[in-house]
Amino acid sequence: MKTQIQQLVAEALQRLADDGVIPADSLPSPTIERARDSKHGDFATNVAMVLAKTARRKPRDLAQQVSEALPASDLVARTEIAGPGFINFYLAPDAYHQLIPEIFAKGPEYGRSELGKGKRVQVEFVSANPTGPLHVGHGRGAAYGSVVADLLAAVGFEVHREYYVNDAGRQMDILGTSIWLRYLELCDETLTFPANGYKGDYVWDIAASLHRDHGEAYKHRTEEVFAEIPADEPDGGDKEQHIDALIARAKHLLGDNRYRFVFELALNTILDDIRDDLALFGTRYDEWYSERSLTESGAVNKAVERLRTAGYIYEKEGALWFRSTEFGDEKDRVVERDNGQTTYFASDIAYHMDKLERGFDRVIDVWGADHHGYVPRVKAALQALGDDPSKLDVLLVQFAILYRGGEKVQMSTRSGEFVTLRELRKEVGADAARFFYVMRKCEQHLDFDLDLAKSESSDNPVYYIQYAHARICSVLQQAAEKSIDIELTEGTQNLEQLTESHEQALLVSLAKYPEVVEAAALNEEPHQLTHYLRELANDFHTYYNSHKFLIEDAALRDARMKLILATRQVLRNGLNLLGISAPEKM
RNA sequence: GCCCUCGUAGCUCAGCAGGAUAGAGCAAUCGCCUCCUAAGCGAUAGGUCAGAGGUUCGAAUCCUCUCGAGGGCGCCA
Repeated sequence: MKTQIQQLVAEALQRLADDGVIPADSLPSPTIERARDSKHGDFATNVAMVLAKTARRKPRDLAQQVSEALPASDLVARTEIAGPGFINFYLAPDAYHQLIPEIFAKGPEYGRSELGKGKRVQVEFVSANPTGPLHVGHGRGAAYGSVVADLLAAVGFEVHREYYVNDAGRQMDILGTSIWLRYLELCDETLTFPANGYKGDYVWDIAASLHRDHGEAYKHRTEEVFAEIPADEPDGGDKEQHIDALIARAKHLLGDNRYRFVFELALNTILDDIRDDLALFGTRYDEWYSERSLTESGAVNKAVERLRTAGYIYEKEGALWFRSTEFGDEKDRVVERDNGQTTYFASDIAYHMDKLERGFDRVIDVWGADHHGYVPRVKAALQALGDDPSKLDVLLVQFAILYRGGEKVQMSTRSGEFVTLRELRKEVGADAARFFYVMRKCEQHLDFDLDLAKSESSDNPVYYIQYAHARICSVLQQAAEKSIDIELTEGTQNLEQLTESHEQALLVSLAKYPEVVEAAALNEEPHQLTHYLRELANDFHTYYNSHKFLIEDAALRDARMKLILATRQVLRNGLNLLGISAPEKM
């Protein structure tokens, strides 16, 4: 609808330009907006005000000329000049009636478009280190990332969903070593667990399965393990040195094969848990991309070499540095440490280089807000490699703070006491969790009220929307029980019966849906859709309360049934995009 | 210190590639079930859009500064 109006105005402007009324060289593509107030019609444009200056005319006079130059259309009933020079469009009733058969014809496709023209977009999200279960902070990234991906797919992009698995590096070694030490404790060894080790229950669980399946095959005596290891932090030492020495000792005592086995057991167990968790959360991926594969294929070294060839690598204090300050970063960054190991950053350069080499037109990273300092250096690397950094968009998701009974829920990874996504899902359900996660802009701090998410009342927006859907289903159910004929008539037949203001409001809301999907997708703002669905549900509930649908008058009943069935379709489509169920009964 | 995000009704937030009288939901007060699910609907009340300048026909929206809140700044990942 909106694009049709836009087309009309563009044609009018072209005519005026041909007549020399306005300069032809700077024709703007007219902006059309939904009128906020129904007194101002359905749509409005401000082109007259925008052009007034260059055309050297009064806005209202220009508006008059534009509206006279508008081509005839059966979409528009009339136009009006208002305020400082707005042109308001009043749509013909039939324009809205056409919508109903359109929604029925398109069904689940209503609201989808070809805007993206099949351009390839990669969305990488969550990508949490597989060192433990996902917690509620990752949940927001999961919900947000998957909805953004689905929205982009809905408007015609070809979307590739990816999880970057940090299956290499020191954190994973710390995890493997933590599990081994717990295993030793299960073998009745007495030891002091390192301050920097992973302390969660899941570490015990993995250690227990190792102990159960392999007995004491991995056992070494405590004295042997801790001999000449530098002191841990509580004993006045350095916890980093302590844990690094323990990792080296584990590798030495276990040997390559046995160490590798413990490491893989840890990685696979946790990764399986994460996969399972995300699947149950309604989040799916096209690819799980291994960081280790980058190192093993030589891609990391290749990336560093390319940077070196381009002249952006130098050596200082035994390490290799990338001159990221050349591209606006605040300091240069190490890509290879003095011990010869490449840094995580080096992997990430290789990873992003690989993303662009795979031919994506656009790459979107959904990261936690704590990574924001990281954005300039990745962009700097892409630029240094001769890639286009504007192809990369990093969307930073702020943390979610949980509240229960008005109190902040404390989370602490260090002590191993955190609220996992799994627990959250069990407590409030996947539907409510997903909805709450995306109902705020991603850069907005999110207060997640657990009590509200669980409450079965109108306070809870999830249930409010789902209830609208269930109510419509219930009307159908009632009709069947009372043997009322609800075979819908063809096309726009009887729709002229819809004269009530509530019906008009509902029609307008249904017409807005494709515009909302488009805006939500292009701005990466799923919350626009949640707000819209709440309004749509509100329009329906209001209508439901003031009018009956299963009435004697067959023509009016037919029209109303068409309207609410179209509403049900749009509710379904919207909920589906959010990954939320549309229950038939509540 | 530098950087990022935020500041809109008592609370949680929409609105921000400038547009017409700043909107919802909670909470408060008052109403609506012999009637398709009251997990619903209606009404009343609630505002110096943190503050001060600037840009312009027009600013909650863009720019600058001030104040306030939160977060980030490792040869960690």
